[in-house]
Amino acid sequence: MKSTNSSNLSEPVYEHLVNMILTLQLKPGERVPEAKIAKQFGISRTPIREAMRKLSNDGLINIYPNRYAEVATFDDTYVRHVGELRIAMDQMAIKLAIHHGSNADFMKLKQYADECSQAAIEDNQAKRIRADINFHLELARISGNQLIEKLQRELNLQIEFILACRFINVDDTYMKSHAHHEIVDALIARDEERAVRFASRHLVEFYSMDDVYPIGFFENRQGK
Amino acid sequence: MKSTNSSNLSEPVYEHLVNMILTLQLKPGERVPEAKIAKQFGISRTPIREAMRKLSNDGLINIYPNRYAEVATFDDTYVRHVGELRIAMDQMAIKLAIHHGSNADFMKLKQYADECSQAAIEDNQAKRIRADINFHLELARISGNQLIEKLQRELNLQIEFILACRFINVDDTYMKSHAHHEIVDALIARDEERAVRFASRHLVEFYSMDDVYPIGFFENRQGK
DNA sequence: TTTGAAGTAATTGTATTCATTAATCAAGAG
DNA sequence: CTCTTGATTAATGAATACAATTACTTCAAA
Repeated sequence: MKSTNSSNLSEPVYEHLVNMILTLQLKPGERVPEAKIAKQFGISRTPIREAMRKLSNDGLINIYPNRYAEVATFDDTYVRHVGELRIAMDQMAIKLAIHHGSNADFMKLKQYADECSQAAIEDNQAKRIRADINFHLELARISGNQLIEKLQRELNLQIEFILACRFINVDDTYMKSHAHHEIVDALIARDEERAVRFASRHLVEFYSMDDVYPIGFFENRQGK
Repeated sequence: MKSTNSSNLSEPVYEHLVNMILTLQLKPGERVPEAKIAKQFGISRTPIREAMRKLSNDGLINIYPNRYAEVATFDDTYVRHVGELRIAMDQMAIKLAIHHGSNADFMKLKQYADECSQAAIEDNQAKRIRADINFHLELARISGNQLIEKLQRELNLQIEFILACRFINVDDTYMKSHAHHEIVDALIARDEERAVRFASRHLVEFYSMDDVYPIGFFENRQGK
């Protein structure tokens, strides 16, 4: 599926439904009948179906064949799985970025880190989340790996969804956002071990996995 | 999309097309018109379309909206990306598997390793590839992370596709298959560093990335 | 010979209609 | 009172018909 300027109807429907879900206008567990959406858009069910398959693939809705589709629900375990996958992505992205990323690339990354810090100071949750997401997406882009970038994009949807559903406490926001700067600094210094360490801790904290895995579990230390 | 026993038509079509592509009955670059497939199955285009969207998402075909769909093509860079992603998956799977995998789990893994070795001795390429794929899929399963398992499944499709297109030399097959045993041994010993090291080397070799990245690049060594 | 434009064919995108499945509810038998 | 059975309803799944876009061909003009 290449093309960005295709004038097919399923794309705007997809975008709209994503937006509805991420803003909780469609709540987890809520059913999403094709006919209803079709009516809302004034189009047929055909493009709706296509959009919904994509949503299902993104993990934002569950489709029960011959029965119904509903906005996805998730539990703590699933959130942890998302976190684990993101750590895996970011760790690899960091390795690749250090190998063939330019300092200019890292400067762009730094911009998102700054934006994130500023949002934390302003106590602007939405802005902070957006910057955080852009930071990790940019990191994926710098990795030069299309698949990682695509995957990170999909993961970001899940993360936005989770954050929308769970009102995370923003107490330690500043520290979290500061972690981004430490990652960037390590990247510029081409210090893989340090970058991976900061990124991993940042994410472990973000996903509250502290109580599941021992400290340093994902940090690739030598001594066990 | 839950359910395995749904009697929808797109699923068998999807399976069939996957098979056609992996056996090169449909070659890279070859066009896949909806009407033609529909005629072959004696059904309408509707389920065909659905199957093809899924194929597109799996990276097995490219859909050019309003124009045509063709079996995907790929270059060395893309193959490397697949390899990098697989390394990322396997590394995380190993960490998680060591954390909450049972010895019984690792025994099952060993079975696939055995099967792989035997296939190498028998010089049975197809069997070896199947065992290799099952090995990595089982590892993903043991990780306990649904997302990683799903991703590994999708990655396996790409890998089968790549292997079908590129006739890899089976010279060092025995060594490669032996790597699986070393991974299993390390897992049983709960030696993460060693398991990751063997897995990474195995994959770097498998994807011929030796000439792109320095030795040990993905191995999480302490001293840079 | 090449180029461009018009008309035609081929293919995809969407709407509509029909078929099938499954959930709900009511009624009747045990 | 419970369980089964059948009708009703609401939803999805698939087929067909139609629309729109793109590719192809042909022919004429430079």
